[in-house]
Amino acid sequence: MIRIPLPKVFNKKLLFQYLKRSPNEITFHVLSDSIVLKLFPLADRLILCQLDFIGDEFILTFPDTKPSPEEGKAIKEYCISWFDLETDLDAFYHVLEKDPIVKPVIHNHRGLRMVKAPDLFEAISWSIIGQQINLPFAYTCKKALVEKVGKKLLFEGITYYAFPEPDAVLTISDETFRAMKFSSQKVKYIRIAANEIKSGKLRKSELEELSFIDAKARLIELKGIGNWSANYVLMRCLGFKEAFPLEDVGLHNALKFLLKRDSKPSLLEIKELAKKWSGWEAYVTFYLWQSLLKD
DNA sequence: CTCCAGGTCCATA
DNA sequence: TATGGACATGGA
Repeated sequence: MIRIPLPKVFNKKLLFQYLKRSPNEITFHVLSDSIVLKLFPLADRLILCQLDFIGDEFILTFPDTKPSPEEGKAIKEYCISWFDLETDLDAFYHVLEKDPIVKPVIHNHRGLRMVKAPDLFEAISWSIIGQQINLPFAYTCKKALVEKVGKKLLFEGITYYAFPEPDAVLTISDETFRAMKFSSQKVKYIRIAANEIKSGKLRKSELEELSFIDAKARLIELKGIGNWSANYVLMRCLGFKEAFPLEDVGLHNALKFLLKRDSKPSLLEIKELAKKWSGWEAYVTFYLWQSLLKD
């Protein structure tokens, strides 16, 4: 059992609202309003982990295989990153006090922490899958991919899946990808990313060492990764708070609503609005996404 | 049927 | 530097 303290500013209800946003999410299972199950593919074995959010901490237990101390440490670190537990949200709220447009959303979602995708290949793949299609369809595509080549564990009648390694994705044929509704462009892009990561040319640890500008430039070198995808990965995987997926249609729709417009604001206009969010663009974007969810 | 989805690349001017 | 079309499919 591993115990992880939760920060003072933390909203469990909003976290679970986000976690439950798609019935087709397959890389973790929401069991109740305070329990999540996730399968971790560690060096040479799979470990199923149950996360119980209780009071001011959450507790990791392992219903199937017990992790070694090193494995436990890796899982703990993953979870701290997954729920972004180390960010000082008060600093964020202080900066956003100055923006009357977005402030109501920030206020309504107090304690919401960004849900991240700590695995680099998963984050990049998801950004590619999500390009230019609606979110439900994107989840359907991801589910097909993970069920096809993801690692899995059967426990008490339920199959748990982990997002596949680059190697596994590279075994998928064109025909199989087509059957999973991936466009040929996306197949090409995902294979490029898989090869970069597999070969060691692209590493999360190296990207984390770079400045925001350099990390973004490195990601955009990959075919299929444009400004939106690069910023998406910078915010959801690498934790850059200034990352800003300007072209994001969810962001546009949320702003359209907040501004009470009948059409979406222009990119130029959004850039102007975002000047008030300096340093916290990623968090504002995440809160605006959340504001689009229905209860 | 048409338009839009958590975009990106490439050709053209 | 800016704009238009292709890409694939699903849902409103």
